[in-house]
Order: sequence, then structure tokens, then C-alpha cells
Amino acid sequence: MSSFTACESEIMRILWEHGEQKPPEIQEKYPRPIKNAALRFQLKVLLEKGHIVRHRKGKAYYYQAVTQRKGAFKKMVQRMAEIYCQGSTAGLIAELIKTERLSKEEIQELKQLAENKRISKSEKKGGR
Amino acid sequence: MSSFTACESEIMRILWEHGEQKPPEIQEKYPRPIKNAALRFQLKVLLEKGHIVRHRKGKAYYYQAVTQRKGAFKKMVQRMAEIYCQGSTAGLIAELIKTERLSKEEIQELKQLAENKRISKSEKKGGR
DNA sequence: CGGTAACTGTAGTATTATCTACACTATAGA
DNA sequence: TCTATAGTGTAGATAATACTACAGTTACCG
Repeated sequence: MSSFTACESEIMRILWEHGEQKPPEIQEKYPRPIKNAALRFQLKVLLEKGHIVRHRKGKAYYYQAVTQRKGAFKKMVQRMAEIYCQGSTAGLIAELIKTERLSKEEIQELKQLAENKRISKSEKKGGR
Repeated sequence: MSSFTACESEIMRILWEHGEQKPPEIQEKYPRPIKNAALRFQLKVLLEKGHIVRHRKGKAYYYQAVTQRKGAFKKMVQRMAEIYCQGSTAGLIAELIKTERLSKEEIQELKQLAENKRISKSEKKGGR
């Protein structure tokens, strides 16, 4: 299974957003105070699970995400769709549009995205 | 904190989808084999946390969700947006539209939803 | 070469999540 | 009312998660 715990999610997020980091750097960016050793323990867990790798640079090890943001994102979407929308991601998106508070500009942008998507689908058959 | 564990999510999902149920009924619908006592233990945890209530009907207790699907959904969306989209739910929706595989009909429906939303917003001020 | 600051390794503990076993109890029907 | 059955309560095992303390190691500077 590859859904992250709370701690793990935070660390992965930081690595995805900032690229490779050494423990004290991650510690700074961590959203709540965490002891250096506690953080390193979580890094070790992530290492063992294969979600990150590290390499030495000067005195310290630098940690880097291996598990890609995109894949983890997809899994979490899947999970959410299963719990709330009978597994349908289209249903999930629909509910989000219906229930989230969005500005006029954001709505316009979403419509545009949907528009482009259809075009790219019919032209290239299978977006991205 | 009100984000559910894996087990708890499953139980809540079943209660949201099927209304009040007694343990053996939940057990049947549970996605993997689970012992009656193990399930009842989880129900007890959920009871203590206040997410469900129960009342006797014949021999058995029937369990019912108190924490509403809608609120839990919102929290999970929030959490997901924080991890993957700097906290922006609009960004989350955008990424979903970009990356999820959707049929022409689904895209059309999403566009329609966005359209209606804008109208309802400008008319009633505060869509929901 | 040393010494020091920065960083690492690891063993042990607290807490939470999940499951198991087994004895107890209340209801329905004879 | 008695009894069988369906359902309940709870103590405790196990495993994963999260944290703490402290001693060891390495690179850099003089």
C-alpha cells in the first residue's frame, strides 16, 4: 500500500516542492516543530519503503523523492473517489465544482481547461 | 482532528451509503473479510469519537452516522489541496480535470456544472 | 594533525490502530 | 418460563506510528 501517513505526507510534500534537502532544511519547512531525530526517523522509514533516496554531499545526506508526486496524487484521488463517489473520479470532480467556493475567474479557467481537454482528446486521442 | 483511519473510512462510507445498519450487515458490506468482534471494536472507537450513534432495535444495536459525509469530504479535500496544491482547491480541481481520463459526456457535464455555478452565484450570492 | 560544529546511527518508549478470544446477556419462540 | 441463538462487552495481544535521548562519526578550519 502506498498511501502516506500524516508525517510522511508532509515530508514528501516538502521534497516535491523544494527538491533535494538535508534534514535541517526539511525541519525548517516542516509545518510544526519537530525534533531533528524524530524527523530523521521518518526519513529512515521513507527510505526503507523506497519512497525517497539519499546521497552524501559534504557532511550531510541529502534526501530526494523517488515516488513521484503525480503517482501519489492519483492514488489519493482514487481513494477519495472510492470513499465518497462510488469510485468515480468524474463524480468527484463534479462534486468539487458543486461544493467548493470558487471565484468567477477560477470557474472561467476550469471551463477553459475542460474545453481544451476535449480538443486535445479528439485530436491526439489520449491527452498527455 | 477528524480525518478517519482506513478502517473508519470504510465503515463511515457504508453507513453513509446504506443508512443505519447492525454489525453483521456492515460486516457483509465490508470490502475485505473482517471478524465481527474486530468490526465492533472499530464501531466502538467511532462511537467514542462521536462520529456515529446507535440505538437498539430488537436484539441488536443499529449504528448510524452522525458526522456528515459532506463535512468529512470537505476536510479530505482540504487536506489533499494542502499536500498537492499549496492549499488551493481550485488548483486541485484544475489538476484533476487536466490529469483524469474523462469521457466527452463527462467533460460536457462538468462544463455545464461550471456554467450553472456562475449563474447561481451572481443571482443568489453564495452558491453552495 | 587536533578540535569543534554539524550531522548521523540506533536503541528504547509512548501512543494509536487493529485484531483476537471468550465469557456474558437479551430477545424470540416453543 | 425456559432455552437456543444472535448479538454484546471487554481485556489483552500485536503491529505500526511517532517521538526521545544520547553516543558516535565526519568534514572543515586552525
